[in-house]
Amino acid sequence: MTQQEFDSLHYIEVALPTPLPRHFTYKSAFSVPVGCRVRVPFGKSNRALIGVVMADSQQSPESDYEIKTLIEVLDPEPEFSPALLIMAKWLSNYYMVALGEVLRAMLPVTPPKAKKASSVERSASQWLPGPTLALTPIQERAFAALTENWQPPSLEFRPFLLWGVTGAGKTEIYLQLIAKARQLDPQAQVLVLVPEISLTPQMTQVFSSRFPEQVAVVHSQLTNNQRWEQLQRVRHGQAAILIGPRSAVFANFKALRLIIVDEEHDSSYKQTTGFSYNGRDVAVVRAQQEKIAIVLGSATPSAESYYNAKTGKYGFIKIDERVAGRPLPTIHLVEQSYPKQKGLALKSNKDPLPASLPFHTEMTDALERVISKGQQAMVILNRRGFAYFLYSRLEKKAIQCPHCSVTLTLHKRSRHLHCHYCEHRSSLESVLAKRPDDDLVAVGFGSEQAEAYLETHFSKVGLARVDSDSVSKKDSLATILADFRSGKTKILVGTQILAKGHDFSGLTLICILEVDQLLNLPDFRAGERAFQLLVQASGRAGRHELAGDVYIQCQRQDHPVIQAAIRQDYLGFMERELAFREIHGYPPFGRMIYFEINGRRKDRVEKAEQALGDFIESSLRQQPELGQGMMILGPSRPPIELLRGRHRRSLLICSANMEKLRRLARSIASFCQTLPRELRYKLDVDPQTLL
DNA sequence: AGCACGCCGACT
DNA sequence: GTCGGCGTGCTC
Repeated sequence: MTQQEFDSLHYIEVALPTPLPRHFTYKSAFSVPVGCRVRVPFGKSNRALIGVVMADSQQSPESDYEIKTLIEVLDPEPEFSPALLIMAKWLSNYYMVALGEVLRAMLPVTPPKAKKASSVERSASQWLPGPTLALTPIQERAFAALTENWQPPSLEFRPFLLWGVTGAGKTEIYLQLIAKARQLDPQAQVLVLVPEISLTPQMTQVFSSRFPEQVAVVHSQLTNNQRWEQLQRVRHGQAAILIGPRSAVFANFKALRLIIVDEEHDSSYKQTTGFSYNGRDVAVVRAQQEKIAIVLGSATPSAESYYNAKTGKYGFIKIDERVAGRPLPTIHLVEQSYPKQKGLALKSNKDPLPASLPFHTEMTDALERVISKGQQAMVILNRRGFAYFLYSRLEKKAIQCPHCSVTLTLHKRSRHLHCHYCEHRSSLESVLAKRPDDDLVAVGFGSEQAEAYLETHFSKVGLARVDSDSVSKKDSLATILADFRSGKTKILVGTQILAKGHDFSGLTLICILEVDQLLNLPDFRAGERAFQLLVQASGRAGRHELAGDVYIQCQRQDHPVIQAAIRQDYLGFMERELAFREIHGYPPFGRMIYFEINGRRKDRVEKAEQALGDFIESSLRQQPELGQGMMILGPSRPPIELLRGRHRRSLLICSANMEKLRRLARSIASFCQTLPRELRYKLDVDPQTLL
């Protein structure tokens, strides 16, 4: 080996997609820039993994292990900018996950093998830019306040919460913010985060018709290559605007200047598997680190964002009237009327399972009225399937999933029982055959039953169901929505999917059923969720020339959430909600970190639960100050104790002192790492749901 | 996390 | 006698 070759040997520190909180060192004959992705051999079988270069040193590390040589460098120049790497490190620390896992979430796609000619070049039609709409005076004031401190080239970092009632024209404000940012700095790029479900062609077309050929879009249905192509356009500054769901917050921009988070309250911003980040929160951190402008918009902002606005951490812009003076829909409360016979007898597999009558006559009258006028309606209820469960009169209990502690949902059309947590299925025939002497009753009311009922009463009008069962096929949601838009169908019946963001000019009636169950969920955010659903669903009606009506069918009509929702009183609701949260120390007053231990064998899980409880108790005895102002719930059984065949125990720690909270969390995490490998543990910083 | 290795049960 | 379940250990 010559002196020169020796000098040129480089030791490359690589972050790899494993949960191990350390880097791995590889040899390379060349230097590799920090932020480039590399392919390296890993483990006994030397399987090839893609990692990210974190450092390059010519000094040989002190090692008692073999240093392997990297296979190839994938990027000619770094795919991760220094700013993105700083953010990745911040996220790794904040969410307490290994850096490699963060990086994997940030760039999950590999570059296309061969560079093929792009056919999209987006034949793109020669659209003329769509017209800029005149802002109403109240929109104008909002726009002026949002842009007051915009001084190019950097738009001052100060997050704004834009609270605008449904139909207030937030999108037009977003469009003009983008135009203004581009006017101040022609190179400026803008990130628009939207809930995955809102990423429809209609939605993105609003942006691409105003900014022709400047919009890149990423969504879950793209192929790897398509996604890569879109992100490359952003990276090289060829696209000015990127529209995407939560993962788009990690995109590499050339000159990002503004972030817009639409429907910032939406729960889909929270990733729930693996590295559970919140895309909205990451967006705020990114804006802060890159010193750029950020606007969070919603008709029903989350308690966290409202609190930040109220306390002055965020600027607060209110738009409390619809454009063109259009009224908010009129909301009517009607009794929840169940059929006298509770449940439907299921005597044999020939039983036709007739749909029961869960609709109040005021509601069906309203439906008939709207249909007779040629207008359209949505019927929303938050439960899939036909009936919530089958009750066995013989055993005096509901039929449960064999792998989860939940009841199986009856899907009548496909004639099976389905677990909505683990996807277990058993055919109705086999269940009935196994219980020849049983007397089974279908209880509870889901979207499929609502559809069946509506079919018998409105058979002559076009009707379609929208839930994850009916839209699982690719593009079917788009087709259903297009048919509704064109007026081919008159009634859509479905789950929460319908409540979000849609804008149909002929839609004048919204019916919301089964509201009580929303209020009863064992989660401190149940009230907030229910309020958001009711207001967002109501907001779909009467957005254009025709006025809208909303019927809410429930039993607890005097519940404060229902009362606030019928008045569309967001501020009143949120003040009450914050008072409740403050008493209990819940977010946004305290912060939460959630732990879960799970395993196949119940006795081992219970033993670990005991050990964890003992560990926490002794930690607090040794450091009493750690327990002050700390709420510790558990370890205990979560509402769904058995999930996918694994027994679970959960622990929630909550405190207003972030530093203390994180200190305790780190110590709990290191305890959990000592548990035997058959037990897995999960850690969730800022959990969104506690089920 | 993934993967190999190694240990016990029910099969051709 | 082995196939295969999952429990354990290791990864530059």
